Amino acid sequence: MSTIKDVSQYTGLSIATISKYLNGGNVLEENRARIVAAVETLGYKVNHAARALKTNRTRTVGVLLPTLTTPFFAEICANIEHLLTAEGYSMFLCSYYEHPDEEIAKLHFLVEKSVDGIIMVPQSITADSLMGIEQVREKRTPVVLMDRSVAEFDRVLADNSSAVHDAVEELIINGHRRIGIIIGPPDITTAFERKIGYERAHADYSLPVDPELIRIGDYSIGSGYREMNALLNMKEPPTAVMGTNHEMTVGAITAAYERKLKIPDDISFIGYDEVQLTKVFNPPITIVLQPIEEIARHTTEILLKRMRGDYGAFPQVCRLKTKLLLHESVGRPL
Amino acid sequence: MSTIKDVSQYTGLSIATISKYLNGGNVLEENRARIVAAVETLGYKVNHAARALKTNRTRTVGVLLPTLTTPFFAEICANIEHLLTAEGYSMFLCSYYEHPDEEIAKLHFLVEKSVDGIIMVPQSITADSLMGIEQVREKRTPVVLMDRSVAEFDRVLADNSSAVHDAVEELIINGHRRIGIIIGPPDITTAFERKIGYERAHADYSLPVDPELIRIGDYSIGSGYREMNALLNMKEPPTAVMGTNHEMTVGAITAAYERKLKIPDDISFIGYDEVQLTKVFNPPITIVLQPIEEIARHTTEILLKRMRGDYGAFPQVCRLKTKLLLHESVGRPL
DNA sequence: GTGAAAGCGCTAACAA
DNA sequence: TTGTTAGCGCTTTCAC
Repeated sequence: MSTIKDVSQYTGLSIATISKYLNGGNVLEENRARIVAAVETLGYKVNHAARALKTNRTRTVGVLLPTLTTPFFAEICANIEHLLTAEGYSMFLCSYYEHPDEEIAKLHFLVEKSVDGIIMVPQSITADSLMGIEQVREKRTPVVLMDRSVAEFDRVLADNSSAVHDAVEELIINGHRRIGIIIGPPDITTAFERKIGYERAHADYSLPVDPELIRIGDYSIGSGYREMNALLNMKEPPTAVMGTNHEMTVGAITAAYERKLKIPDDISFIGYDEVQLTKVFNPPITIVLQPIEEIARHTTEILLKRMRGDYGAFPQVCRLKTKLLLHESVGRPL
Repeated sequence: MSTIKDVSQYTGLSIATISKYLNGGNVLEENRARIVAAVETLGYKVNHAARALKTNRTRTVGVLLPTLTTPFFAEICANIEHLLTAEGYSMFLCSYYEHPDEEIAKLHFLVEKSVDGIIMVPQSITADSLMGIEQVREKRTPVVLMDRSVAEFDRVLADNSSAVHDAVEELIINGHRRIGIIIGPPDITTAFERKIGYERAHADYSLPVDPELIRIGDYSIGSGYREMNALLNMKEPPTAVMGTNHEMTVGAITAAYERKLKIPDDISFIGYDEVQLTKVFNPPITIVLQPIEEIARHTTEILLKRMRGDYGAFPQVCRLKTKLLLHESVGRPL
């Protein structure tokens, strides 16, 4: 591997000049040409470790997710990778598998690896834990949160409450009065907000909320399956059900299929996330679609801004609208 | 941030001793205790850039995939991340979005970022292109291929031919004689091998192969949908169809649903990848299940071995068995 | 616009 | 076992 020194010798210029050129400084046109030629023939590549040692910046971003295998996160991640690469950043990807201990451990791991910034989807972590990390507290490693909320941090979120509100409203308009919903753990902010949306829709139409119809899952397929069965086993089961993420939607529909229930003839259903779902199921189902590309873009942009040292409008909270994609899974109650 | 020098001053020991201890060398028990205490109170963390500059090793691995959003790759990736983190490596994740240009560009990107090793799922890249990279040619950056094959490189592959052979055999045993198959682009080795499996099953039972029944998709949902429709539009359509990856399976089934075809009453179907599929579809479908966890494990182990400098048994080819998960999507032809 | 020189934090001889 | 020292490749003052 050739170094800046080799380029210096080859061109007869000092390493300072080479470095200057490499970092976008002004050099005589004649020298520029010589440097370019030297870099080409020597196959010179900058040594990022040396640069990082000197500048304290690694041009690396850490992305920390609960799981990689959730399509919602995987798609966001793909978008972020694309945006970051375009800016010359590489992406350390970590997953904490929904374990609170791993969540904090991986966060420390990323900070210790000297990433320039972190994008994370928090789960159990508190503002205190985050602030407990020196690099974070002193804003030397900016952290932008995604999808879920922790106070006092930059964050990009979907409008979860309205998303569910509008979906439930759609069911109400179609005549449903007993609407089941499978939400995530209430300590996860998305789940909490979605529950609010459910209640708000009921309030709008002066309908009572039966707490039995609000089932708590854990965002896994299995929990969607289990809670759907619990709903269907009620003495007075709901005429419509809503799943509030991709996995629980899949689980819930599987449960309905197993009982040979026809959607929407026997029961209406609204799902969440991933366009694929709308068509793959038989029949296609109505779903809440989150603005994945926008979430990724805003998050990345805020992080890039913070990494530039621009701490204007801190903490920045960005709320993005969802869409209700109407298909054939909502009918009128029996 | 405190440095090794601070620890040195705090303990009264030389930085060489601190460094030695930090790298697992022997130190007097008394000194060890002092170092530990100093590290604790000063909150010392090694500077990875400095270490990398000195050692030429970054303890970073690059993982390069065609897409992040394919569940098959996402799950493999999650497994790899877990294994790598356990070894203290962090994972740069890149996707080339199935573009040949991006594939080679991202590969260079990773090499240039000085990763210690690379795991990649190749698509269009040739052995020559790979060997064109100095770091790779001189085995300074080991590359282990996954899922797809390029000669003369370490690689971990599924037994694609047997996987499809056994699935098609299952259909033949059930009385099917006109079996459609939607394969990927034949220049991708998995697709080529799966096609061989299809032909081999036919040969085993002395059945003719109708080339019209072998449809070529591109591993996308849309192509599965399109090719399934092409099959169903034939004057003499197949009585059974097989999809050869997750996406095309989803597309094909969507097409069948749209025509109100009942599986397996109207047509039999065997899918590929992802257990979820077996249950989510109505009815659950028989699928080929690839050994995701094993693929990740073997790949990671080979890479770790190479990064240790152990080039024994090169190039290593690891073939892993798939499973045929029987469900309710295969019946007898009409 | 260019160059000399210092030093980022660490590892690895080598000497003691 | 411990310490001294050189130097990894780069950026960045500060003279010129």
